[in-house]
Amino acid sequence: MQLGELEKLVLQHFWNVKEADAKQVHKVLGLARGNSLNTIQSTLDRLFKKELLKRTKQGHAYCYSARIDREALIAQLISNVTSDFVEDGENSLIAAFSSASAQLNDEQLDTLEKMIEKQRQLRKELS
Amino acid sequence: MQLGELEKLVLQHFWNVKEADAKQVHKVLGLARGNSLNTIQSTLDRLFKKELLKRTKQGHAYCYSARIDREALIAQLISNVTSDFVEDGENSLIAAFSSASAQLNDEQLDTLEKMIEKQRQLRKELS
DNA sequence: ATAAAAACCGATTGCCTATCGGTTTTTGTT
DNA sequence: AACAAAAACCGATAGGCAATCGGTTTTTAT
Repeated sequence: MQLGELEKLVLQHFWNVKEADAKQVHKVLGLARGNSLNTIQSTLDRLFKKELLKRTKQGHAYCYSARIDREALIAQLISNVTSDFVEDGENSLIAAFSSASAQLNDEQLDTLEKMIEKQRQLRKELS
Repeated sequence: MQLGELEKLVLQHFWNVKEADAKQVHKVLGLARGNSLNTIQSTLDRLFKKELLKRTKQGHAYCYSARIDREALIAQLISNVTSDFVEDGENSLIAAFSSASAQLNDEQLDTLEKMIEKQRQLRKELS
């Protein structure tokens, strides 16, 4: 799944604002870029069809919000882009991690390990 | 950087065969897919321009070979696809790891941690 | 019932991969 | 040097997708 420039901007917007309709997005993002309201609408619709945004009829207009958070999107993008280079059945996220870890230096490996610990800690607190 | 289907096949081919010219690639990949030699040549050229293959004049024809290995390509693809969602200055590979690790379950976190250890071990042996 | 607002549809542009045909360049051989 | 074969190179076409809007239809509130 390919994401265009405007689509990425819109997505990031929804990680900030929780929800908004086309007009509001247009006001914040579209005007600055010189986009018409229609352009924003198309983009919202495309993102909806890609299942990256959800929407509900709020009286008159659709009210959009993020369907997945930043972390999940990044994970999905990684899976998409690497899956063709990964054995069938293998979790492509794990496989990608494995492959890419070869590119990290010792210090970065440390960082990564700490993040894993942090992640574990986070879960312990939540459970 | 976008990779097409044929480009991916060709790339993977060069992780098997070390080097080959257009004719050889065509024999192995092109004929099975019904591609002309020209199509293979274009694809090789595109991959060369993307700096994913290198080539040297071998007498008459170009002899192509992989410029980066699978691990490096995967790392690069991850960086490309995630960089727009990562703070400036942050290593996008590390940041992507960090983000995506939220999607892993406990068992997968273990796996990942073991891979880091393996990676460290590998380096110790090499030094 | 009607006017304004929003959604929806369809068309255009631009970029990129895939795909080749045809032309030019290179090279090895007489 | 001349030539034929091989390979590179160039340009064109098709197909897919994001971006971009204008215009039409649908919805809604008064």
